[in-house]
Amino acid sequence: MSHPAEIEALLDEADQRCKKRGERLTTKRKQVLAGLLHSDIALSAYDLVDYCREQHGQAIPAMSVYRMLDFLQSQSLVHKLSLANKYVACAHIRCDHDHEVPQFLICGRCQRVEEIAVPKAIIKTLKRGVEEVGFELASPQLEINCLCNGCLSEPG
Amino acid sequence: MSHPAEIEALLDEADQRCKKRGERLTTKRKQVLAGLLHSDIALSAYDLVDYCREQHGQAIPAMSVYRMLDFLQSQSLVHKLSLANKYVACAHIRCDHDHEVPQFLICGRCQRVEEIAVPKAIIKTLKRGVEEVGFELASPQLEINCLCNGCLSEPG
DNA sequence: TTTAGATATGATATATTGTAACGTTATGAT
DNA sequence: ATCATAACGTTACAATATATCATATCTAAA
Repeated sequence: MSHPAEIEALLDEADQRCKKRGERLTTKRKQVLAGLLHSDIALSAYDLVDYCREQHGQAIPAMSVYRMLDFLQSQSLVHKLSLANKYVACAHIRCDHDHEVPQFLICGRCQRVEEIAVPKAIIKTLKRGVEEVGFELASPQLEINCLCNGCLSEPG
Repeated sequence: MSHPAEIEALLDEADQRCKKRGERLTTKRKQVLAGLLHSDIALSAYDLVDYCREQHGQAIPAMSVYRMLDFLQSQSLVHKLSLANKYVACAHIRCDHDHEVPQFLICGRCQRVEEIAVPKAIIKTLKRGVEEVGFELASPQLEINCLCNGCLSEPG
């Protein structure tokens, strides 16, 4: 995704964030987060099991990876893409996006993920509609089921 | 969901729609659709297996239910809610929604589903943003991860 | 520094959701 | 009536996820 120095910086930032909240970004949690930061595409929990085994010679059980993903999600460092049953690192660990809100576009065919920014006003309108029926948006970040340009131009 | 007469009418409508396209809404496909129409909440494929067995004394294999769901989705009679891995009947089998677009709100805790209508303009803006990065919206109908009023007021 | 409690991880089993592959039955057109 | 096709059944299994209990590690207090 980014180059190594960038990733290091993000991992440090993540570390800081956890410490501030009295939580611990352990070595293995960091490995899982690093796996997602290194990837261009969303990864499944089992993809991450493979990644950790290959990169660190360390076989982390799937069960543990799920727990680490839960932790990382609780710290808003990782998002689960339910449309794809896969996980991505939060692409905005360090920024605020005061005027625009990042959204996930997920290709339903190849699972490629893009993020676009949409005007805050749109999300606000959506949020208002949601609240009118007594619900609350779980997150201003939506998952949007799409087809990517590559898959659009392919046969089948 | 609706009362029986309403459901009958919807099933008839669905039948018509299929016929128009040269497809067949078979008895079992209709049973599956009826199961969803009768339910207030989204159902999993295996919930529908149970429903069919209980309501009609007929055990439809899970594999077949998945195929029937695929068919019903292809006819836009049913939507899969990927956020919950569950299925709902399309709530708009008979209407057009020219000015507003229905959206799914899914409670991440209890899986209750509501539909709200949002202005067409909002979806249009979203669509434009999506197309700017070479993607296409798979559907103007989004799945929005929420918490419902009931779950919001509960502890835990 | 030692130890007790809390937190994190491991190990094992199993649940849930979904698909692949191939055989059989029902349907509709000729 | 026959034949091609679509629908459905059966079996096996893949992929995703959770439950439960055991073990290890860290932290803070004695």
